[in-house]
Amino acid sequence: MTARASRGRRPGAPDTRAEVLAAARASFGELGFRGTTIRSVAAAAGVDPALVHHYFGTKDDLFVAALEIPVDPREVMAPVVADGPDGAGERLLRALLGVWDDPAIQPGLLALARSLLGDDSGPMVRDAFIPVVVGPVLAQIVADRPEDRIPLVASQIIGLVVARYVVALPAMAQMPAEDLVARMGPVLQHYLTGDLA
Amino acid sequence: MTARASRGRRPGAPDTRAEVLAAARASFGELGFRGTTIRSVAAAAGVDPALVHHYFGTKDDLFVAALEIPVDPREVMAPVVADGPDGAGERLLRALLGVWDDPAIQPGLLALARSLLGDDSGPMVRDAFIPVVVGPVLAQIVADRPEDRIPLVASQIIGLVVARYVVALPAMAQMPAEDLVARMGPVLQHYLTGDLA
DNA sequence: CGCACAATTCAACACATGATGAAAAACATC
DNA sequence: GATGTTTTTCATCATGTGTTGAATTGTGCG
Repeated sequence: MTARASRGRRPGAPDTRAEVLAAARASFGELGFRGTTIRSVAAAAGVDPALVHHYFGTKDDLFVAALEIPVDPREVMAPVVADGPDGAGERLLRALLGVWDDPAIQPGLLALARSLLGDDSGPMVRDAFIPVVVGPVLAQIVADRPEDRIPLVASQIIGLVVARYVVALPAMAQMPAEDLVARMGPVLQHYLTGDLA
Repeated sequence: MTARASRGRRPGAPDTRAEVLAAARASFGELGFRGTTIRSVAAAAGVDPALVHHYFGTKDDLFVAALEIPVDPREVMAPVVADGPDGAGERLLRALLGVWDDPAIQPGLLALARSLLGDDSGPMVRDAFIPVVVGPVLAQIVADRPEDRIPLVASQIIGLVVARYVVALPAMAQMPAEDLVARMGPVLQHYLTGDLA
C-alpha cells in the first residue's frame, strides 16, 4: 500500500467523492448509522477523514446522501399496479427482487433497511417511509380491506427482505429467485385478494 | 429527584442489580448494543456507571446477561411440535405471540432481535441462534423438504416479529391476536405442509 | 462493639469519535 | 507565469465511551 503522506490535491481526476459515498453506503448498510464512523468510511475510501466532512458535511448529511437511491419507487411499482390486484403478488415480488438484486441499488436499500431496523436514526424514517411511501402503492393492488391486508403483505415482504438481504440467512439468500417467486407469490396473492378472516 | 451525593452502600435492601439488568434490557431492545452506553443504563437505573461493571463486568458481559430469557425455548415449543405438522401453523403462531406478549419475556427477546437485525454483535448470534436453535424445532413440524419450507416459515415469522414488535408498525402492532392467528395461521400452515412449488 | 464483606460513589485513565481550520498541491483561466 | 479555486492531508479540539481502583457507607456475624 503506497503511503499518501503529502498534503494537497492528488494528480489526475479521481472521483474521490463517489468513492467516499460508496464506502459510506456499504458501511451504513452493513453496520448501520451508529456502527459507521467517519474514519472507517475514509479508510475504506482511501482518504483522510476531513475529506468526508469536506464533501458531505456532518455524519447525518452523509447518511442522507447515502440514502438517496438511484431509482424512483413509482417507476418500479408502475408495472406492478398497472393490471390491478390479479396476479399482483407475483409482479410485486419480481419487482422487489429486481431492485434488491441490482448491485447499483442494493447498497442504498440496505442502508435504509438497516436504519429502519436498528432505530438508528430515530422514528422519523420509520414513521415517514413505510406509511407514506409503501402504503399508498400497496393500496392500489389490494382487493379490499386495505387496513387488514396491507400489514400482512408488509409483514411478509419485510420478512423476505430481512431474511434474504439484511441478515442474509443462507437458506433464504441462496434460494433461486424463480423458486422464491413460485413459493411466495401465492402467499402474497392470498394476502392481497384471497379469503381473509 | 433526590441527589445521591454520598459514597457507600445505600440503606435497606434495594435490588439494584435487577434494576440495572432491566434498564439494560430495555436499552438493548430499543437501541441495540451500540446504541446502549453503560452510562445511559446506569442513569436509567439510578446508579453510578462503575456499579454496572461491578455487577456485570464488561459491556459484552452485560449484553450476554440481558439476553438470558426466563423461558426455555423447548418448553415453549413442546406443545407446538407434540401433534406433528397438522395444525402446527396456528399452534406455532400462538406460542410465538404468547412469549412475545409476555412482559417478563419481551424485553430480552427484543434485545436479541435488535442484535440480530442490527449486526451489532457480529455474525455469531446470527449464525448460531437461528440455524441451531430455531431450525431443529421447525424441522419437527414440516411435512417434508425442510430445506425449502423452513426458510419460508422463518421469513414470515421474522416479518411478523419485526413488523409487530421490533419496528412496531401501528397497523401490525395493533392487530388483535385472534385476527392475526386467523389470517396468518393458514399461511404458516401452507408453508409447513401445503403444496409447494 | 469490632470486624469483614458487600454495595456504592468519586476520580481518573486511555482511547475513540465527529468536527474544524490551516497548509499544501493540482488544475484552470487570464 | 500569476492567480484563484478545488482537492487533500495534517494537526488539533471538545466530547463521549468503557473501564479501573480507591474511598466510603451499610449490613451481618461473632
